Amino acid sequence: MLQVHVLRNDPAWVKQRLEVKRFGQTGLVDEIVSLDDDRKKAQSDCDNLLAQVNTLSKEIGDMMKQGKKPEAEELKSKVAAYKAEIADLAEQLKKIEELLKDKLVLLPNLPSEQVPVGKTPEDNVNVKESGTKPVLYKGAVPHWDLIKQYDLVDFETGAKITGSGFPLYKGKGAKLQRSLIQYFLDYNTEAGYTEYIPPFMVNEASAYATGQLPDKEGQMYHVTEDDFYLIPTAEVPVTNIYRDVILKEEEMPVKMTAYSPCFRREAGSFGKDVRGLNRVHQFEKIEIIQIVQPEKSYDVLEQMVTHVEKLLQKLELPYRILKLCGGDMGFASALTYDFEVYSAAQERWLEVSSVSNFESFQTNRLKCRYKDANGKMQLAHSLNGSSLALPRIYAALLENNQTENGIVLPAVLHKYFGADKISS
RNA sequence: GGAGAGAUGGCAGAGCGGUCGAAUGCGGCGGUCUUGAAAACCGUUGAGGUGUAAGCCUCCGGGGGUUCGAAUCCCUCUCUCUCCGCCA
Repeated sequence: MLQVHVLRNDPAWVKQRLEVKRFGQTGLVDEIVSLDDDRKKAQSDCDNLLAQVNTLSKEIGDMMKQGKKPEAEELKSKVAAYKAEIADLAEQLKKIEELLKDKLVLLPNLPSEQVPVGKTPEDNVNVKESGTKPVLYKGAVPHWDLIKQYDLVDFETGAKITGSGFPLYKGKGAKLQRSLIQYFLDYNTEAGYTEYIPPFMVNEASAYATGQLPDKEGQMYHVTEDDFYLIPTAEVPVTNIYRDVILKEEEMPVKMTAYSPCFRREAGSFGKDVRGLNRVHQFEKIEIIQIVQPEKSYDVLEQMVTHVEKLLQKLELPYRILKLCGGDMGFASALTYDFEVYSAAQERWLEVSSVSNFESFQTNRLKCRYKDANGKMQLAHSLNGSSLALPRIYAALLENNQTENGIVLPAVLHKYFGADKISS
């Protein structure tokens, strides 16, 4: 959520930024500023009346002590009149505040100045492309066929147990998955990230604080009986560790990593996009999150990008890094880099990580602050990224490394998997 | 699931319905002393809103109520702890 004072300071600039993000309702900016004016007015009227009531109450107290009952009674009726007025104003104020918040929540984060202008994924800027696309042997097939051939994932039984999009990993397929999780976590913790295993369901306050609510209500599975949401990413529970927390500067940067399953309803889409592991309702992901001082957040973003990039290099996968254009960025992000790996049999790029700087958009809702060197309270900046999402990595590893005699795994996985390849 | 206790400032922990934004201790910051440090002593130290400022207002788990006046009384919700039961 944006801070109102940002809109007040320079509404024209805010509107211009919102347009970069392809946000249509720039009129909201003026609405919000004007509502905030109303809020201030109502607030100060209310405060003034309260101040009078407070003084009178004290006087009444004094009078009672001195035994001046009649005078006290007179003041009491005066107070009663004020209180009626206050009740009125307070109700108005409450309505204004609610309306203000309802509107404010609709505004996406403002894109940083670096964000390329554009509206579709085609407008994203290819920052870097690296690694060589493998030349596959003649009989090479997409991962969904390899999965069958080596008996790694059983989609049909997963569908029987739950529904489509809930894969059942099996045997070596399950072990490969576990190896990847283990490796990613080790890689992240070695870089100084503290490992967490968070709750996989969150309450409404948490979902709201990281911006899943109200924006993406329909994307999450909702356990209505207890009013919990299944997490769509570990970002939600882990970032919420710092909800309502005041950090000391020496505690920063906060660096956290967590493995979790991710549950997404993902309405729509079909066909090649959802074939095999390309898009599923439950998948596994390892997330990295940092909470840092505002002036450092863009350097940290670059660090995180490099961190993920090295991981892809270790996995020996061809990848590219995209700087997302305004129209393709997420609601809460100020700048996002997407990572895609090339999956050779499908001959397409698959998104495997998204690294974003949210600046103070999340921390404003989280109320995650710190005291700066001057002792001033400030919102911290939050960032996160996947390191990494598993299914598509899994798919690309299978496809790119297939040979007539099995799937050859990258060296870093050998000790985790207990073998250097998957054979039938 | 049953019974009881509790929720107060960064932490610990007081708080007859008005003098409480809140004692005290620890911690933090500043100072005295010291070659330096420790100890000791003195001072200072919550957040938010509004305002140029002085000030004013709000906040003692959340919500509601009683009262001229609530951290303090009542109702309710949530959470935590202890005991019992059940259980991976």
